[in-house]
Amino acid sequence: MSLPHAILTALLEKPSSGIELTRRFDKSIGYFWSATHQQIYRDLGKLERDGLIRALPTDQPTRGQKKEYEVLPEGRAELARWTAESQDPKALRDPLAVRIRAAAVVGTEGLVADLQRHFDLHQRQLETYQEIERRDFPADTEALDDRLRHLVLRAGIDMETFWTNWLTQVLEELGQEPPGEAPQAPEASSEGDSSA
Amino acid sequence: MSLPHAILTALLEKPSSGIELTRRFDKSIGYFWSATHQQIYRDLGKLERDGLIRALPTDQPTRGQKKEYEVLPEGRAELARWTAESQDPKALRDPLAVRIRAAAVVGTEGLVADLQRHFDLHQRQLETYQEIERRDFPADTEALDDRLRHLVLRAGIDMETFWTNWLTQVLEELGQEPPGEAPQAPEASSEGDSSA
DNA sequence: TAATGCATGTAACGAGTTACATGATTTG
DNA sequence: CAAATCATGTAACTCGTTACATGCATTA
Repeated sequence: MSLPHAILTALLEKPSSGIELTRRFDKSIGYFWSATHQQIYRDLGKLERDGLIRALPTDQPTRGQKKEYEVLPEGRAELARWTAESQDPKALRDPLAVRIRAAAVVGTEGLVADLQRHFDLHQRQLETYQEIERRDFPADTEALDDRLRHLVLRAGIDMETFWTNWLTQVLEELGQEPPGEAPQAPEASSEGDSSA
Repeated sequence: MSLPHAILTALLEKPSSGIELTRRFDKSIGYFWSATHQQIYRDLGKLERDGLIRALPTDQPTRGQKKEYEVLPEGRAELARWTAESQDPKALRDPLAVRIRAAAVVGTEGLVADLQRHFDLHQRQLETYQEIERRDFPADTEALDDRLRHLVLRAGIDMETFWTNWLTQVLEELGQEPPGEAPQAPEASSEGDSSA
């Protein structure tokens, strides 16, 4: 249910073609709702058929030719309706948690390397978000819409912070250090549990 | 990819029928990977066809009759293989973030009530997890498998803590208090778009 | 025995992913 | 012009969700 509305939001911020939307998803909204170009084209077609957006008039043939879309009043109304609608929070759904639980049963063989990889990826994503925060949200007095966008970014920052902290704990539990500093700790079971 | 392996994990911990698995998912693994009974039956069938599990021998007819499954050696091997396999972290995917961004464009009309509802639900879930932690993980010296399970639960606790904190910030930004107190804030309908 | 509930299962649909196809534009 | 690339689009598949169906057991 979210992708069409994410597209409407992006198109309201700036009318775009499918490929432009795809790129903008890759670098802003997509941090919280990723989408491939196939999904985007599919939903653009559906939004157009439903009369929520329209292609800006051009005489060009369609295939292979850029097609810009803009949001119609019906689209804005639908987005406002959806935004105000009551929705249940989505249940937590985490493959890594499943894996750790599986490892509790079949052993942790081969798990550590991938956990360290995850740690690195989350740390890099955290730095990316912090970079964006520095660049786009410098001052503290902003318009409400920018403050809301900032809060969404903060959610991403807090989420990645959570992951790096949690993975650090898991790796410590498995006798490993998260960064690249510690080489091979030869099977040191960490008994002293530090607070998180 | 995760559900069959979550089922294998649960079956290794204790051989069960479909309905028992469904109930156990509702109260332990399901906190991190929920599943309906239809999904579980579908995947039990597939796991059985693939020779990873088998139904414990019974002379009973099948339909409407409890059918217990146990994991075969091939199933345990597959679970170990999957656990050690390199997997990319799943991208963040959050309808609420999409909604807040949409609200930054079309206005926050009608949003606050549902945010408060989310706050309550997350707070309640947090209490549930903390209850489980108190009940199932009291001491601090445990076997490795229990420490891993504890860490998975900690992930849930930290996640819900994040949500309650973040929603508190969003509600404050909208001039509301999360618990029950709620003074009034000026209306804000912003149309402005800046470079995204 | 009729009604209820329990346990297993089917069917149809929606959303996301991967692979591939086609028409236009650029460039060597 | 040929090759590469860009932009749009199709097709097939997997996974999760919703609604419903069938057979057994219990009990009022």
